[in-house]
Amino acid sequence: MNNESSFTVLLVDDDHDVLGANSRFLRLNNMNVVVAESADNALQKLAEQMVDAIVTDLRMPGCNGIEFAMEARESQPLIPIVFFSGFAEVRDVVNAMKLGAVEFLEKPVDPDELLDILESLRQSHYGSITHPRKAFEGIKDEYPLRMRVLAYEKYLIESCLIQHNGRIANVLEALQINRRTLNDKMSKLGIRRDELL
Amino acid sequence: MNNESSFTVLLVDDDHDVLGANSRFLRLNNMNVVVAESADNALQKLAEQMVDAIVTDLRMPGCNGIEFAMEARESQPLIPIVFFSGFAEVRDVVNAMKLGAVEFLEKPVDPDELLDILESLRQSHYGSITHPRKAFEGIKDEYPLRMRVLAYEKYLIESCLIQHNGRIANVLEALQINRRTLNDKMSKLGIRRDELL
DNA sequence: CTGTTATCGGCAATATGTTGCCAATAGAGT
DNA sequence: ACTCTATTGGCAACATATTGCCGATAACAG
Repeated sequence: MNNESSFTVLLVDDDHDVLGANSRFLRLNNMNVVVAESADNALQKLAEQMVDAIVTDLRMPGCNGIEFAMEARESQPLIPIVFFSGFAEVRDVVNAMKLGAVEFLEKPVDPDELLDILESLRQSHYGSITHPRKAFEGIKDEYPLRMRVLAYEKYLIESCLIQHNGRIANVLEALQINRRTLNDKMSKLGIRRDELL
Repeated sequence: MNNESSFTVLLVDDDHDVLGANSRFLRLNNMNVVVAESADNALQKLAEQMVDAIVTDLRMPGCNGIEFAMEARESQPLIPIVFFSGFAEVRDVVNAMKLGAVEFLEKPVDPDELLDILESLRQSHYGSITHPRKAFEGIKDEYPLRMRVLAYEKYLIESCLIQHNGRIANVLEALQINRRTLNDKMSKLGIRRDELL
């Protein structure tokens, strides 16, 4: 799709070995990785360079992951954050999700699962999540309800298609919609898969 | 703090005793409470009358709380939902929060905490009335297409109603929609003219 | 009380949307 | 060439939405 090489992840974990293993794995899979072994260190790295996503342990000596995430969001309010933790309390998970976490993984983290999540973030990075509703904002206030709703639906479907690289099967799952219905909507709304990619 | 008397909660729990105790407590504190002991029963109650919030157990015999919540959101995409559960897996909590849950409480539920949450919902009428735009923006990317489109439609209608001071005739003209259709949509989406003004 | 205006809901005809089944096509890998 | 996977469209059954017509209700002015 677009610039493949420019996706950088900040990986924060106080366990040196795990941090090393995970960062190696992600680098092998074509991700730029910046590592930090503490929240303070991570904030410093954030100040130094731009990253596209943060993956952080919830519990670290000193400052916890939630506090760190809130500080990080001060300067980059929309940055996607993935938490992981070993013995997560319900309260921790709830707070992390309320903060807008993309995912909350349990330790030990499955590298493949993490990679999947990051890949989908890379796709959506300039797709739909970070910059909302541009496409259908051209629709004016005076337009009929039906037209405006359809414009929004079209926008949603197109975003989802872009986000999933045009793979219909993924879009079906994401939008929780019948295959036949999606095809019909696409032709009715004039969405063409090939032109989006 | 305007219309005090019009806040109704649907409380769903398969434990008859707990359900009774909690509903009594909430009623003593000036809440309207509708109870249900199963997901099916709850959906039936939802169809019968309007509620402003749902409080449901995550694990119930038959249908689980997430599935129930998704069904409930079909007709009321923005209704605030509070989950509670005894032995919640991290995955359950994450899924519930992704669905846009307001809170996730652990069993046994602290009645005072629940009351606090509901009171703050009553104040903000989050999701349905006072701040339609905000509510619409709270709809997350992971939601089914249908729900997101409905939420947008609801937002458009509510905005238009507010803009025209609740005068249906003007809304009909603005949205270029049949009167009968607007009325149907309003009741289906839980839009109440009188509460918007 | 009476007439006017604005709103809402029941009902039934009609239009549109949704789904499962079947078959066709195109591309990638063997 | 064959197989496997992903995608798409035709068709018909079924579900839901839309509309016009009717009457009911409520607020209000004369």
